[in-house]
Amino acid sequence: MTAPAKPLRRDAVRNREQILQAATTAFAERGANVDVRKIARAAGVGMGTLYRHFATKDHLLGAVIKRDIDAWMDEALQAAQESAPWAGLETFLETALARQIADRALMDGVFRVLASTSLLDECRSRMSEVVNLLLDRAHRAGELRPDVGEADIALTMMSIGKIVELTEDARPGLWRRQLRITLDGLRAAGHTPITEPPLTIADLDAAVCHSLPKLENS
Amino acid sequence: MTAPAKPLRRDAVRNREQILQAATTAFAERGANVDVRKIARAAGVGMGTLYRHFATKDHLLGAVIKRDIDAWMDEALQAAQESAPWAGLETFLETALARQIADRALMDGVFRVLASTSLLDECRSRMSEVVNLLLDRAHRAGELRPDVGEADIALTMMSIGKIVELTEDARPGLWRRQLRITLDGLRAAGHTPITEPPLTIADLDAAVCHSLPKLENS
DNA sequence: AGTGAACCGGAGCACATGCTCCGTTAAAAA
DNA sequence: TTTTTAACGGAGCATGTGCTCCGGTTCACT
Repeated sequence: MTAPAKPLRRDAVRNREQILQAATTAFAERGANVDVRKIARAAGVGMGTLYRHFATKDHLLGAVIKRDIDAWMDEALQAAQESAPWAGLETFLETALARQIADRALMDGVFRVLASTSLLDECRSRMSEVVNLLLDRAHRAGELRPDVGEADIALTMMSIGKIVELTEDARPGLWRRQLRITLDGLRAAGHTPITEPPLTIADLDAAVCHSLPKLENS
Repeated sequence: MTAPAKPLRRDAVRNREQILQAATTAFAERGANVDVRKIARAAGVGMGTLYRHFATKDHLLGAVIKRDIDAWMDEALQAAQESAPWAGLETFLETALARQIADRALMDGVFRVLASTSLLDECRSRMSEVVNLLLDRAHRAGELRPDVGEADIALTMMSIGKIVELTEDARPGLWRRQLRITLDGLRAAGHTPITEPPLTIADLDAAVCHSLPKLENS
């Protein structure tokens, strides 16, 4: 889009990359609540430099998260195509949550991606694509209850993500218990119908957006 | 315990109650993150007064939460005895989460109760009592999968509580979809065994305690 | 090399928020 | 009524944190 803006000076390019690098590490280790100063220091850069490259902490987070999600989706799409319908869904959720452990800011970031239609649309549609592929196959195989959609998968990731956040440090892997239970709940066999109306991803965006700070352009 | 300490002055008694009242309202409406100043102002009291009665914001939260949980447990125990095994469990979870809507600080408070062995032991054991009663009955009726325990119910409340937090303002009741799915996952019929080791409530205390600020005496 | 624009760094601002200090007030005992 | 002292209130401290400002520096073009 904004390709022919202007070539950056060499030091600017280098610094931008160092900031991104440091931010990636910092967000992964400490979550989205790291002090911006820590990131700047780790990048060997001043606050001014950081804020010239990224208008806002959230913009920086967005940039980092975008990379992460891209990598995640590449991996997920490939895994999805290589596995059976139900196993694919299981693996997807498991991978998503395992990633949350390695990168404490990921789920926060994903929430913001979902909450923001203005940024990272591309990521969002890739995620939708992968999730819907998995859902379609599981539905067609008759293994997934018919009354769940994309938004329910997102909600599942969010809710179990909370358990990861709370217990992972002291009881690694505890979240897997909850995941097993939830996966059984997602099975078609013996499910009881959901009476509450379903939700599109766009609706979920709007809903989550309501309670989360918004993220804007790069 | 500390009953015959010393009779409080009349204005002190009145102020203490006013603080508790204001705090209850404030925590319910805004969650545990309200500014202490707001509470003091709403109580018509100075900061000094507030902090003489409650050594810490968390002590105040603890006092408020204790009342809430007591009332909740009274209600839950009665409801449990009046309903069928499975319905009782369903109702319990539904009530717990509905309460979280009316009182935004409740789940935060519950987490801290769980995380703190030093305060509110009484509440904790009452909760355990009620939850175990529900689980026992549902297990005996063969409706609840045998590999879940008290701690899994706590985790369920925590995880779906996250959805309440995120979506309730914009999409009231959306959390019920996730609850339905999870409840189906808790059913004995057609469950797949959980391979991850189970957890006692004490273990969960320790785990959650790890990631949450601790709460101390009265 | 010389010059100007682009870029850098970090002190400092603005704001939020938990908590304390201490001069003042008023309840209750004498 | 006087005196004692528990209780009061709110300005202010300490800390954390997102972000800005501006004097100095460095790159890149001539």
